[in-house]
Amino acid sequence: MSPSLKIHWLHSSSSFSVHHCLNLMKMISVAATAPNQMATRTHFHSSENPPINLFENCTSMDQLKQMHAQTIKAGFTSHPTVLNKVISNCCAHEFGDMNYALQVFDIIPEPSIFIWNTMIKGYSRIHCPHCGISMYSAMQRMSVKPDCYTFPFLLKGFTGDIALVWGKGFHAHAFKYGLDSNVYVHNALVHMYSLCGQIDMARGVFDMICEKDVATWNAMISGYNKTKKFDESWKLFNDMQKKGVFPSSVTLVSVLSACSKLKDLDAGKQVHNYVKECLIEPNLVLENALIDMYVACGQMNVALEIFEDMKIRDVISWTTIIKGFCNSGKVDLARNYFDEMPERDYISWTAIIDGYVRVNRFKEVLELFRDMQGSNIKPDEYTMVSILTACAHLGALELGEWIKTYIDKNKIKNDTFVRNAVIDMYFKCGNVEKALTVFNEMLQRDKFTWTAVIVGLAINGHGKEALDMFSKMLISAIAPDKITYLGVLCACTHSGMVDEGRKLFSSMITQHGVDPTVAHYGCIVDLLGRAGHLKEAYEVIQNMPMKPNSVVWGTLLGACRMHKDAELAEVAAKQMLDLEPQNSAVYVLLCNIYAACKKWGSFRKVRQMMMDRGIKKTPGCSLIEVNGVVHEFVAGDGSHPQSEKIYSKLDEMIKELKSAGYAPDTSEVFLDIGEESKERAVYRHSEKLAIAFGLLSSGPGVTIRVIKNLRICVDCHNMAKLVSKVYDREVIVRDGTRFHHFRHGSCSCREYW
DNA sequence: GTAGGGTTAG
Repeated sequence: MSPSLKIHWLHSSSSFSVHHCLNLMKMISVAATAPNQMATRTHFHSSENPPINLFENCTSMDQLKQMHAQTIKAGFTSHPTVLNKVISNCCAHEFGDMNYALQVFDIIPEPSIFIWNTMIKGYSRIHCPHCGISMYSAMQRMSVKPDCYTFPFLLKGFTGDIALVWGKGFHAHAFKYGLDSNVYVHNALVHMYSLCGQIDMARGVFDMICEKDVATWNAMISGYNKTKKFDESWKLFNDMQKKGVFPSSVTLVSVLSACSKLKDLDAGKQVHNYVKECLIEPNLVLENALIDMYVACGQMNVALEIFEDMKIRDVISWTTIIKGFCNSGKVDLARNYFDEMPERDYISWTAIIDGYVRVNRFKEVLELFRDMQGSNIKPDEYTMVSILTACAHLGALELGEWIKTYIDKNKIKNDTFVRNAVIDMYFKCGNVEKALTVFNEMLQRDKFTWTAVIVGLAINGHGKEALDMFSKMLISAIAPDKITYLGVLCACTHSGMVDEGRKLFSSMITQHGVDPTVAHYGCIVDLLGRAGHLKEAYEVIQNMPMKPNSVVWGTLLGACRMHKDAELAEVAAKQMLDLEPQNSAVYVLLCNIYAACKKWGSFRKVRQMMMDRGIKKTPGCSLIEVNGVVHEFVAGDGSHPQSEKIYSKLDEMIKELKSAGYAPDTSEVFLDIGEESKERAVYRHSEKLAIAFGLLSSGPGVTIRVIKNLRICVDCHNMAKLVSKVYDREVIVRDGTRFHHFRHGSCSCREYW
């Protein structure tokens, strides 16, 4: 071994040094007292050869111990063949017990290389690489030379971390013992280097191998897949064919996986054709890989054809089809397959749950999660991210916190993705403090962590803190992206920081090389518009490098409503209707503006236009979570089981609030009806129903959290302020764009929304 | 008497 490659071996973790008599006695007594159904049928004499054939059909540790006991009784206590059989049974089988293997191993004075290899293989099988390494180290101390079986067995049990620390050392050892010309050892080294991401080292070994077999190529291709170098996988597949090496079905599966990740349909089809032309018998895994490739390339029909023709399908086949439908937004079709499949694992459940998340059907997400728990399938961290996302959208804080506890209790991997989702959930439920606690406890933060915090602070009205976070993010040398900048600009908008916003917008391109999208221009229009710089906002739209979309015009329209500029509003509305003639929000905003400016003639014209075009206003909808259940209200809703009680609570509330100075504000009522009817209409707004229900069903002092789909109206905003004062309750309303934290009669948005 | 390679999910 070269002197620069010294290996510092671990201390042996167990009892290699001593052959414990005690241990032996114990073991023998354990073996001898094991349930003994075989005793009457078999009887051995020490003069005969040991009955090693018996061990062939062993199916459990109990059986193995019985047989072991029989051999001891028959006087073969330290017969090498018997001990080998006992150990290899422990090491090779699913039921095998490595502790028992070690006990037996310990009584062998000079184990053969075969036994050492078997023990190492056993530790790799139970994913205990440190024990394998300890074995190897003990072997070294006893001056036993590894052979060409040792390294493949040992390296197979490695994880990426272990490979990174120990890999080069073992490579050096393989070299030292002259095993580096063995193809199995080579393949194991290629595998080991790609495992820890050292793909160049893997390639170095690969290139040095003279006698490559198909497994060598497979290991290298799979290494490129693991390190996400899918182009290289494809290249290597072509090289392989040029060299005349015949790919195995394993090669094709790996290459198909690369095509799938690259979304390269042409390449995928080539592989498919290869399968057909070379008459490769398509096995289950290969067919699954084909389905996955076609799904990834958006060829659902082809994928389905293969799926339908399959003789045997497994849970992966079904899940891949489900994922395919989910990706194309056809979640109901996906659900049909999900309901139909013979058995579901946690990945299938997560796939369908994620499908519902993607189409924003969050209540169904929670229902499915309950079903999943009902069927005793344990969720993993991926599932948790989907559920937390649903909680975030629904404002389901109680359930979100329950999930957080569930993750800890069930030892679900609490990785950065999960923590990011928890942070997002807390912010979107309006709990800024807890979101920041999770953030502060995180040791590893990625771009998404910082972005979640910046956006979260911004929508909760902490604009300055959001910008402070942004500075800290830059100090931590994490590069902001487009989404981060949306959060940053949003922070400026919601806190009225016009100058900062302008500066940050220009630094975006000059300092961080992020090209603004139409959404960023929308933010700037929002920033200027809300602050009353309507003309400047309009100029930005006229000069932006891309075609303004309906959102940008809508933003300007909203600013016009806020500052009562009917003239510019008409310009914006016209543009918006050209782009989206069916968008009800335009008509509603325009009506609001005309009403605010008391232009009743124009108001009626727009109303008529809506009727003629059959446009209906998006109904306002509010959610509130009580005891882990999300309750949904629309304006004038009478469908809630406690509807009667809720309305009488609302009446009582309005009476009490009126005596505290509440005066209904109907200026935003869209309907062309009398004042009294308008008042009745605002009293029945969904957020008022939700707040009344919240007061009704929670104890004093409990925070009321409401999620509203549209922007909160000025009357509900007034009322919520008074509720927070009169009932001494914190009320948090998340509307379409931001949070309103109502405390002691005032709102965090400072009337700026 | 012992060996190597693969598919599904943010």
